[in-house]
Amino acid sequence: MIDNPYSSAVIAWFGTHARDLPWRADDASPWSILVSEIMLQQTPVVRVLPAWEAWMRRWPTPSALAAEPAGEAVRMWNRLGYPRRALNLHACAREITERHGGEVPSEHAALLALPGVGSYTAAAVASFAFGGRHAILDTNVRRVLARAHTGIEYPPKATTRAETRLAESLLPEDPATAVRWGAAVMELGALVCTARSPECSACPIADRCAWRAAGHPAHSGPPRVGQKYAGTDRQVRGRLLAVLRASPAPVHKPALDAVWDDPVQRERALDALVADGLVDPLDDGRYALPG
DNA sequence: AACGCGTGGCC
DNA sequence: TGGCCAAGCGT
Repeated sequence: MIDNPYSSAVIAWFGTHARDLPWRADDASPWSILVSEIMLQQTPVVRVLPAWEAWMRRWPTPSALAAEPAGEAVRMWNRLGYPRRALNLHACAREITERHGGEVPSEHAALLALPGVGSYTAAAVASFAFGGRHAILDTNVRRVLARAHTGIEYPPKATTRAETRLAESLLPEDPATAVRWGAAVMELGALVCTARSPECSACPIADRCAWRAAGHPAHSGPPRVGQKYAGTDRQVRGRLLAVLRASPAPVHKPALDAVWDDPVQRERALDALVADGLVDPLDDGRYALPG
């Protein structure tokens, strides 16, 4: 049976080059896979590894996390970044406990309904935890397909219908093969077909790569604008939350005021954290992680 | 449909 | 050095 022009080579490469990641173990639970996927959103594997280990040791099941206040999740999140993900994971745990009998749902639609679970994460959990046949389209896969199939260096900024259709058209028929393909092509993007320095000499589909065949033409689309960080509200939010994480007790306002000079920006950032549910303003004027 | 949202490592 | 990038999501 012919699946897609790349699948057998990529899957074979995966067999010998896949990283030994703990959430890929045979006995990894659906919950542990969901936790890994949320942590991996915009965060490199090397930083997720220790955080995932600690998290799973403390909260091996959704109900274990659901039994604790959300602030404990935010504190445990430490400096992984995008701390609303900790809130999302806690809300996931509560929903799974209350509405799914304590078991992570296996259906794509049910997963998609969980907070912080979007199209990619739902497909990844349905596929990797439950063996479902779903197209995996993350930043790694998008880059591999842009190069190998479309012949361009980088995919568009936002996922297009054409990319989704392409990924679905490449999905092997057999579910187990589809799962393997998804993990394998993602790994290829992470290890070989990287954004800055692709190692075409180590690529199992170099001889079928449209971008390489065209002589590696440079990116010709609109300039890819990066995000600033220094001086932004995000930096202020990060500092404010760091103070709260470090303190076992609620903190007084002056402790928060000390982290940023500009009072307008400081207040705006604090208000936003409260609005996001990441900070709890107490009646006595102090501030705490959410209860 | 752009934009906001953390953090750290790399060349 | 500083911009770029890292298994996205929600609005």
